[in-house]
Amino acid sequence: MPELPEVETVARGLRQALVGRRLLALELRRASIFKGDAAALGAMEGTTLTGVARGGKYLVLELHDGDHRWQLLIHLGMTGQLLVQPAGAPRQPHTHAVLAWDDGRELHFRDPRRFGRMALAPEPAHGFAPELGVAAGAEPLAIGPEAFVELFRGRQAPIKNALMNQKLLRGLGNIYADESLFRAGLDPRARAVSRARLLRLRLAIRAVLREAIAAGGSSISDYVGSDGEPGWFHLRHRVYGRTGQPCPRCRRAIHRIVLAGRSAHFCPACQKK
DNA sequence: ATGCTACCCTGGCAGC
DNA sequence: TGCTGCCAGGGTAGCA
Repeated sequence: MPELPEVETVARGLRQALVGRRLLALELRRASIFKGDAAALGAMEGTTLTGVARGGKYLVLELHDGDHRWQLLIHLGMTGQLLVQPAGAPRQPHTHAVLAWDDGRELHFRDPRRFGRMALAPEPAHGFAPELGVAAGAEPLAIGPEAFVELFRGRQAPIKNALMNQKLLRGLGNIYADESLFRAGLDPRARAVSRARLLRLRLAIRAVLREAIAAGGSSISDYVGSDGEPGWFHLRHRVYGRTGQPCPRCRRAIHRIVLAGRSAHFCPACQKK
């Protein structure tokens, strides 16, 4: 899926395109992607989209109708797309939900692999709804150096597994974990990582995520932004998906191993345990 | 508490 | 041109 930079790109696109629009109808075409009581979705009709936020890999559509406030939470899974479409646009295969707005445009949620989910929550006083609690880790671009060290210091799991644990840090997935570890010179299997290396890792994560957001994310297979445009950061991947190719720093071959049931790409010479 | 494995789905690709 | 097996950006349940 879309990881943090891709979800951020989608959030920005939706904010630009749809904030201020009134929701006329919400059609759930495949009930299984909705988590919770789908009957409650009827209350969304007539509400106005007042904001679009991101929490980790979740998108949060804020909907108000004067008296009530809701959050429509969307996770794109591995292959989810949210596409802003003109009125009457054809529905591509795997379109599971359609939101129709008062200017005639539609927001299509499509997801071939169906790992994506939607949920509804009353908006809390501040912060995100409890439904996001399962991924209540810290935001990688907001967490300070001391809190970051505290989060990972002394952990016995391989550092890459810990980085992808959304309860610790939310938003990193396989691509950006691999890329961040390469830039930090850290082996994905490293355990009980030192304070100095954790500080370096935090800076690497920030740099990678910022560059990726600026490039509109990485388009490996299905990912496109809400305007249908791909991102370009995959052109700047240094290790992810480059098994056997030369390391951009030392020219030795990039290795691929399996960690936490997923492929991990790294340079055995440049990345230390 | 923490960390693995299997599983949920479809589609694309390599190899036969 | 099939067919089969493998792989894929995610998360969670269940078990050790």
